[in-house]
Amino acid sequence: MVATTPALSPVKARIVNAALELFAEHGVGGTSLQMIADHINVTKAAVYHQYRTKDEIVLAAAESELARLAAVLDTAAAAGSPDRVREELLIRIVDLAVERRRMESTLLGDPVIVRFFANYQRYRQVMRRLHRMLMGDDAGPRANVRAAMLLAAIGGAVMHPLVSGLDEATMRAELLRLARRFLDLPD
Amino acid sequence: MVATTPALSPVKARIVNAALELFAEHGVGGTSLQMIADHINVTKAAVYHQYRTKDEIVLAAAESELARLAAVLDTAAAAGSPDRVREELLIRIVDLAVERRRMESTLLGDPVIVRFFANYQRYRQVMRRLHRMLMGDDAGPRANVRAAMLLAAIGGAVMHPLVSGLDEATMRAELLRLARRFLDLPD
DNA sequence: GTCTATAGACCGATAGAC
DNA sequence: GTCTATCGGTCTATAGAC
Repeated sequence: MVATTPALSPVKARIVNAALELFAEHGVGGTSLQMIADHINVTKAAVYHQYRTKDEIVLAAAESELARLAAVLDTAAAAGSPDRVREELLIRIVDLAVERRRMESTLLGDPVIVRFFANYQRYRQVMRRLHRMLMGDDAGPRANVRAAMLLAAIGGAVMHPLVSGLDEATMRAELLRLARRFLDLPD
Repeated sequence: MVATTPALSPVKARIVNAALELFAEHGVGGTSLQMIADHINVTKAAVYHQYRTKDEIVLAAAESELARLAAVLDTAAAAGSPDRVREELLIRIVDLAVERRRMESTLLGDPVIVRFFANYQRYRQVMRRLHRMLMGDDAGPRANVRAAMLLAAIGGAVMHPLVSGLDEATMRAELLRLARRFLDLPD
């Protein structure tokens, strides 16, 4: 178990969840505090009482999604052998991507957040752990490219126009099947 | 050859290129007309003389990147047999992704643009053609997921923090190698 | 914890001179 | 084709009452 983000108060959680929904629809830069306030039927001032700047809300929203990923790692890590851990991890990452669709992808695709996370301790910590669970001791730049491709493939495919009409079950099954193949695992 | 976008005047091209650079850095919603104007040392009014709204600039920028992809398809299509076409296509898509990095990915990751492109004729046309060249006659939802994953993997991996320090040559080679494996092609 | 009201900057967009 | 000047509106953020 690694250090965890403290749970949000109910009021803050409402703000962060509203922010995530709006980010997914309008992008981070296209979402204003007024929109967030309207979405939960309070005034801007009430939002500012919880978070002092918009940046703090963006950070809290990004951390909230990061915490979901960290929780997935924790659960998978308890699966036993490295092989079973990796299998469990793939299943749960696919589930997370399908469930959260645009929220994960939009946040982690936003250039401002990408740049911020690149030097953000907690993010790097989670990514290192994820990388180790996926790739074992296969380190080095080539393993990094492979891990980046796999994560981008799962996260990005779910919001690709090519699959916009697809039912969730097929999506899940196919993502999982191809992810396994990508890692040279048996079907 | 399919219908092409008419070439931009030099002035419009300057605006669109500035917009693309700024979108990659600040996101679409985080980029203002003032920023675009400043970036090419003119006033907002001069920009408005070329494009009547910000949306028109966003569209022109997205179409510009789409045109690059279409040009890649045209070049690859001339390679001969379906196998050689696919090989050429992979090489050039990887090159495009590495060269354009955040421009492609940010634009195609923006939720507003994703939603717009999903019903945009030219985009669907290019994607259909790309899909056919990649997957041959392998149609259906499962092939769609595979194509979406491959495109997302290539486009998304290049801007992933995991590979932020990596040199371009290794990046290109490894992306290409893994893309081939993903399609069951020989190394 | 939520409100009303407001400050000051910046937004997209337009008018009209050169 | 670019400029200055300006419009009305929205933005982030704050002050102060309840």
